[in-house]
This record gives sequence, C-alpha cells and structure tokens, in this order.
Amino acid sequence: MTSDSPEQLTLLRDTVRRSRTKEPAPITETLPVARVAVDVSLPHLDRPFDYLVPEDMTAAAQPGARVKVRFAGKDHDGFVLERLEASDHDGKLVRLRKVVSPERVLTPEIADLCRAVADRYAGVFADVTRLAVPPRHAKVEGEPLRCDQPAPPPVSTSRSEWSPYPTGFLDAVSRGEGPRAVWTAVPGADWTLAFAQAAAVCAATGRGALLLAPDARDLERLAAACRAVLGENGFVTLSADLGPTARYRAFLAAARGSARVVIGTRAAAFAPVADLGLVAMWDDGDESYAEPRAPYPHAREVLLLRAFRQECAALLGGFARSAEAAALLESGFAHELIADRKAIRAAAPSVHIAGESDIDLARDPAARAARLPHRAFEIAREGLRSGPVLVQVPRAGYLPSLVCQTCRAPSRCSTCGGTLRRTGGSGPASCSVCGRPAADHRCPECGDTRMRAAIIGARRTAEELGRAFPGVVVRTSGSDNMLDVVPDAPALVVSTPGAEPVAEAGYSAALLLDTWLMLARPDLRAPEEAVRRWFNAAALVRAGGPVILVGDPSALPLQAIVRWSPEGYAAREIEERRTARLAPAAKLAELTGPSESVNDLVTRLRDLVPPSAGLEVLGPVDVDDETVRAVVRTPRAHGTTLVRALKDAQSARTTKKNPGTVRVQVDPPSFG
DNA sequence: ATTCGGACGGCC
DNA sequence: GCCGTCCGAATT
Repeated sequence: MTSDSPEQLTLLRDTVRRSRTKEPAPITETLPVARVAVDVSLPHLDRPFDYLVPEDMTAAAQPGARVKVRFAGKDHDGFVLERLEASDHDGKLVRLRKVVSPERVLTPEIADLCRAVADRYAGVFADVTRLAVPPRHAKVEGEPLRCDQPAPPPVSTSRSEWSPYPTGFLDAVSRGEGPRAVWTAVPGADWTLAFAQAAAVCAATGRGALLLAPDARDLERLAAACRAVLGENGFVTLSADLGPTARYRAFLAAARGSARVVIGTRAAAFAPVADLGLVAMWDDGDESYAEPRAPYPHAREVLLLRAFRQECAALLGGFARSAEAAALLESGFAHELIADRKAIRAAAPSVHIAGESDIDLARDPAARAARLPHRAFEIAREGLRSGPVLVQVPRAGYLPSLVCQTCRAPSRCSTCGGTLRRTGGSGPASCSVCGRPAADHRCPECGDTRMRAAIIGARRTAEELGRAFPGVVVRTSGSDNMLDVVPDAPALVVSTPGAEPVAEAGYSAALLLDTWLMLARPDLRAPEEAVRRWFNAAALVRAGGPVILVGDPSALPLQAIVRWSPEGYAAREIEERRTARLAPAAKLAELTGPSESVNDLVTRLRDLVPPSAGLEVLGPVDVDDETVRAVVRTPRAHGTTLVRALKDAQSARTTKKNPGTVRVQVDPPSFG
C-alpha cells in the first residue's frame, strides 16, 4: 500500500474539515449569480430563478449546463440560462446544489427558441425544454469526440435537383442570406437529393443546416442522399426512434458543433445546430409533425420561429401544399418556389377520375370485388407490361362501409345512391351522403336484405387483386410492414396512404381507390389531408404515366389532382378556412378538462381579452362523463392577444389553486 | 399545553 | 406542485 502524498492529504483534510464544520464552499467572485430555468411546469412559475454559484461549480455552471437546485423545498433539475454579476431578486439567494453535467445542452439560441415556442402555444418553458433536450446519458458524454469532417464536396450544378426552379432561393442561401420559400416540387422529383444539395450550399458558406423528414422511412432516404452529397461524416441523424443512447449521442454531436448538418424527424426541430443557416421540412402537412406532448407545438412552426429569430433560410417543400404554407405566401413571410407550368406538365402523370358507379359495371367479378372500375382494371393491366403499378387503398377502419352479405356489392342508399354505413357499432345503417336511415334495404344485385361491414384494407385488396390479375406479383406496404423501395419490374404494389414505396424508375401507373372514404373522415381537414396523400402517391408515377382516381368526378379535391394544381387547391382551401373562421385564417384554441375548470378558464379569458379582439367561445360540449371541450377563437390579427390571455388565465388558475387542469391546445392539428 | 389538520402563500 | 407556516379546534 502506498502512502498518500502531502498534497492529497491537505486536500483531504480541507474537505473533511469543511464537511465536519458544515462550512460551505465560498461563492465564486466572477459572475456569482446563475439564472436558472427550473424544471417546473406551473404557468405562474414560468420564469427564471437566480442562484449563487459556489467556487467549485463556476467552471461547469456555464449557460446551457444541467443543474440541480433547491426549489420550493425540493430538488429540481434545471438549466443555467446565463451568468450574472448580481440578481434583481430582493430576497436572499440560495446556492446551486450541483452541476449535473458541464455539457452545454440548452444553448442560448435554443433557450430563446423554447421561450418563443412556449409563448406561441400558451405553454410553459419547462415543457418545451423537455421536448428540446433529450434525457442525459452520462456514458455518452465520456466518449471521444468524432473527428471533424472534411469540407463537403462541391455541389455539381449540372446534376442539381434544383435545375427546374428559379435560382433565386439557393443563390441567396449561397450568399449567406435568409430567404424563405414554399417549394412545390415537380412530380417525380427526388426531394431527398434536393434537400441534401441545399444543405451543401448552406454548409459551403460555413453555416449549419437542419433538414426534417416526416417519418423514419423518409429520414432513411434523406440520410442516403446526404451520404451521397455530403459524405458519410458530413451530417448527423437525430430521431427519437434511435433509442435513448444513440439519440443523446447525435444530440451531443450537434450541441458540440461537430455536426454542421443535422437531419431528423419532428423532435429534431429543436436540434442545437451551431450557426444555423437553413431549416427545411418536407411535406409539412404530414400529421406526424404535430407534437403530441404539451404544449403541442408543430415542427413547422418551430422551424419558422427559428428562421425568423435567427434570420436563417427556411424551406417548406412538398408535392402538395398545406393551407399553412399557402398562408405564409399570402402574408409575404415566404415566397413561392415553383417550376414553370411547362416543366410541371412535362413531369406530371396523366390523371383521370373513374366514377364509383363504374365499379358495378366492371365485367370481371374479381375486379368488382377489388372495387376496381373497368377503366382502372384496364390501366393496371396495361401498366403491368412496363413496370410496377401502385394501388393506394385507404386504411382499414377509416369508416366502416357496408356491403351485401352474400354478393358483397356495396350497399347503396335507395334515395341518393350514396354508400351506406353504420354510425355507431351495431346501430342502424344510414346513408353517408344524405344521412337517411336505410330502413328497408334490399340488394339490387341479389335481393338480400342483410349487410355486413366491408373489409377495407390493403391486405384484403391485395388478395382480391391477386385474383383479378393471376400470375402477377402483389406486394403490400402498410404502417406495420413498410416497403421502402420496389424494383423496376411488373408488380402490383398495394399500399395504404403514406406507406407508398418509391419505385426505382417510377411507377408505370397508379390507382387511387375509394377516394370518398378519405374525404368522408369526420375531420374538417380530411379533404386537405386526402389531397396531400393523392399528390404524394401520384408524384411517384413516371412522367405521363396514367393515374386513376376512383371517386366522384365532380369533387374539387379530385379535380385538383387531375389539373395537378396543389397551389390552386391550397388557395381555395385557405379561402374556405377564412369563411369558416378556422386556422390558419383564425387563431383557435381547444380547451379540454372538467366542466368547472373549463368554465372557470373561459370566464377568466373573457375578462382578460379586450372586446376589440373579437373573442368567440364555442361550446363547451361534453367529451365524456368527466370532460368537456370548448373552442375559443379570435381573428388571426389578435392571435397573440388570445394566446397571452390563455397563458395568463392559466397562471391565475394555478396561483389561486383552482381545482382541475385544463389542457390548452393552440392551433390543434385536427378539428371537427 | 399539545397535537393535528386544513388553508394559504411563496417558491431565487 | 410541494413545502412551511399559521391558526383554530379537538384532545390529554
């Protein structure tokens, strides 16, 4: 056993003496105050608190560091926001209990962003930081830093995915400016390559880029494009389904500035990219961008807040256009980035509508069972000669429609011909179009009066198609078994919306079945959502290839696809939202909770919002036995007033300890 | 006199 | 939300 050195003994004696006599470590002399965001999600405590920094913590307790502090008699986590000479707090300050890690995980830019997001959604800072900063994994912090990447290879402009579009946006990015654009991609475009190239242009100016994809599969494709354009080490992927360890590792790589380009899904909207020059998002209408945890921020809004605050470039890309994106164009916040009509027409598929009534006329019984009109059947057969054919089928359980018990012909309303459905479980059947109850239904094909739920789903459709096209390979892709890519060979690819694999050389044709089912969902956004999914599916078809939409030829959402006019549809959609006074034309919030609590909040809100803001209260209506929901709204121009008042009303409730909690959801992603 | 509980105010 | 304190009422 070796004896301790004199220095160690002195240090040990000093520490022992201090702990025995409870003598505290002295407070540091330089910037002795730490302003801390304490992890409490109470609205009335949603502000920083000041603590004293002991000498031995001063090096580690830098802005962004995770700390433990005593708050209201309990230990809480928190983040150092800044270090100060002195506090403006009148009472006496307490010291930090410890610095959990010196890693600066909540950088000043992200702290500023979290505050802005909290304010935008009437939420609290602590809730947002929980979304922005992943849980710590101590082991990862000790790992050696990944070596710095070589400069990204220059982008070859000749093979640029951006060649069909005006050059203004990328030119501005390359000059280090912050242009903001809504990019409507030409059908068939490889957006992943376009995103990677835009990131490369940004990275070449020495700034960072953040690219978001809606789901893991698209993210993997984006990663492949980034590998090709930026190199293996030219970017880092950040996504919740990496698992906690890998996620924290990727997060740290960004926070430490060793990754200039970050790609990811929803949660990566908060990624601490150093010196941010570009934020980009593909298909902003995809519902997976909506965060399900309080305060329910949408990744699109998070990116736009970032772009605005850091004056960086922003790009919202898609084959379709969301109403929100259209609103950004209207307000002048962003400009349109779109190819000329000629280029679009040259790249677009040839889209036609086949009426549902044609299904009954289909000669082939197998085609009829698969709900294929004769024309769709012909198109598929023709398409199968030269490559894969995509068949999009709405997910099972969208709406249970009814078919004849024996012959499986769709059961139709005797008055208007609409499809029959059962509204609740085993309730009476009624028409989904005119609502009349189907009292004395009789099948026109076989005379049977009995009906049963149509099994609508990709698997069943695949079976029926297999029978209709004997000898043809049938593949299915759905949320549970997603195909990423299909080879350039004849096959029927049956997919639920959003799960469509890309085809190596494009699909030779596509059939979009049961379009009415997607339009009939009881959500005011159903048409916009359906249109987005049809554009996304149809964009996978080769230029000029046939696309058949099975549905009502007079329906405007279907006609938008035929004319390939995402911008026209979005403009019309936003006009409708304006007349209906819905988001984004109005500012709207949903208040959910116990009846008394919601009523209390609404009463307070009425007191806090000046009459000039034009507050409207709809409801409350019962959700279940315990819960009610009210909707409040103002014209968009008074949105900030409404949201601030919601936060103040919530604060007043928690200060006064009024019972019950009310969930406040600003701009709910679905409505109706 | 002592203990218990419920309401209330503050949280650095 | 949680803790500490204060006050009144019940308990010995």
